[in-house]
Amino acid sequence: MERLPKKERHRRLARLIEDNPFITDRELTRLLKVSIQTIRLDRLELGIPELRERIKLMAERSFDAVRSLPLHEVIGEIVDLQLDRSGISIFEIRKEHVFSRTGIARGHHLFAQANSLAVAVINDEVALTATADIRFIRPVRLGEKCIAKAYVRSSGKRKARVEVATYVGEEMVFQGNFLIVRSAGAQQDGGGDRLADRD
Amino acid sequence: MERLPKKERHRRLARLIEDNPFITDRELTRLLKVSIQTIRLDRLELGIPELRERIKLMAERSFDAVRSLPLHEVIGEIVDLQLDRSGISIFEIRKEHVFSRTGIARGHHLFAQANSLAVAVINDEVALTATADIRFIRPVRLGEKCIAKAYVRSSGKRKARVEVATYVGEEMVFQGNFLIVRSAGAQQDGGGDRLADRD
DNA sequence: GCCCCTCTTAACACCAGGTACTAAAACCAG
DNA sequence: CTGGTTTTAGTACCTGGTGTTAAGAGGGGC
Repeated sequence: MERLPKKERHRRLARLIEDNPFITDRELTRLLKVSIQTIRLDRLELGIPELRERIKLMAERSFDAVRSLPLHEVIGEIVDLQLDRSGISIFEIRKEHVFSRTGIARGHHLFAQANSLAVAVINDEVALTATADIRFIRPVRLGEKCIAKAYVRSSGKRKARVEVATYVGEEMVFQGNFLIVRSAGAQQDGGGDRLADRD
Repeated sequence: MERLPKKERHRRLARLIEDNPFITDRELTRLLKVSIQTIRLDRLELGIPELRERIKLMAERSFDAVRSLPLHEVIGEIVDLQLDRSGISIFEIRKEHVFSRTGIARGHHLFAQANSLAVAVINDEVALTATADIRFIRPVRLGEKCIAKAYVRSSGKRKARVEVATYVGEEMVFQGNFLIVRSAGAQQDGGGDRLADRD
């Protein structure tokens, strides 16, 4: 068995761990034909954490993902609601809502809060978002409290235009115009709705 | 410190571990005021594996589910990506994405898929959504597979216009135009971004 | 009272999969 | 041959457990 140059071994090591993060150093010695100390020095040089740390990192990532996914029913806490007129909801940005790298909230959470509120403010059993026009005005960071205010600007029989502005303190961070449709049959917000702009 | 009945302690133990699987037996002793041996007997009775096994299980589950998407902070599975040109992602509507009453997907999930893809397709370390113009064309139902296709329509130094259309089969269900901004300093999609329409 | 029983705590040996450190051997180049 | 890197070996120690044995604590039954 000939020895590999160190660089090549590093490449292989990184590759092996990448596509099987559950491999132990001892198993790696068999595959790379070097001592366990060499494997460990290599990991050290490459900045690859030990098995348990690797596993833990994966688990934590998936835990966060599962936590943040639910995006269920109404996003944000509705603190005031005058049907067909206006509404206010509060949503606090937690760690499951931000990009871990930058601490900045992911856009769809702000959208979700605004969308949920726009739908809630319409006084109908079944209300669906048809179109939305949104602007992310400035990034929102971990820990900030987003206060979304919705006003119904025009309200027809089937369509309603709702304007939502989201603030952190005095500062507007998000703004959107939603076209909401009432009782278009059997659907409700979300997936969109029957009308969009063809009805 | 009064002792809890065993059954109650078991309930609490299970609960504690469920909503923080990363807790050690030693930490549990502090919370439940019993010895570490008792904690371990309890876990044995309840069939709750040790910390490392719990973590490993989570990691394995997520590894299977996630291994195809290296882009972890993306909603939907990216199956094709040509940076600065186009991208495709697939997202299956599960029960956690729909209104339980109607089985229709909530809008922000479709938005999240499209937004994630629009950001991913931009070849820049930090890309942020500035504005979006979206239409929900028809409701999407439980079990449907949404295929989002993104095309970069124009790509300047700082801004790029990305068009995303989402299909179920042949049918278009969602369409959006995103204005994405590159490297606006230290931020990233999500919360919106510096520019919106004032930069 | 005493015996029995469950529950709880203690103590000790052992394990995997490492880290951290020291030291010796192997290899290679100038 | 000598100096530097690279590799291997060995030891002590760590965490978060398992597995086992044993001893108390706190009843209830009769």
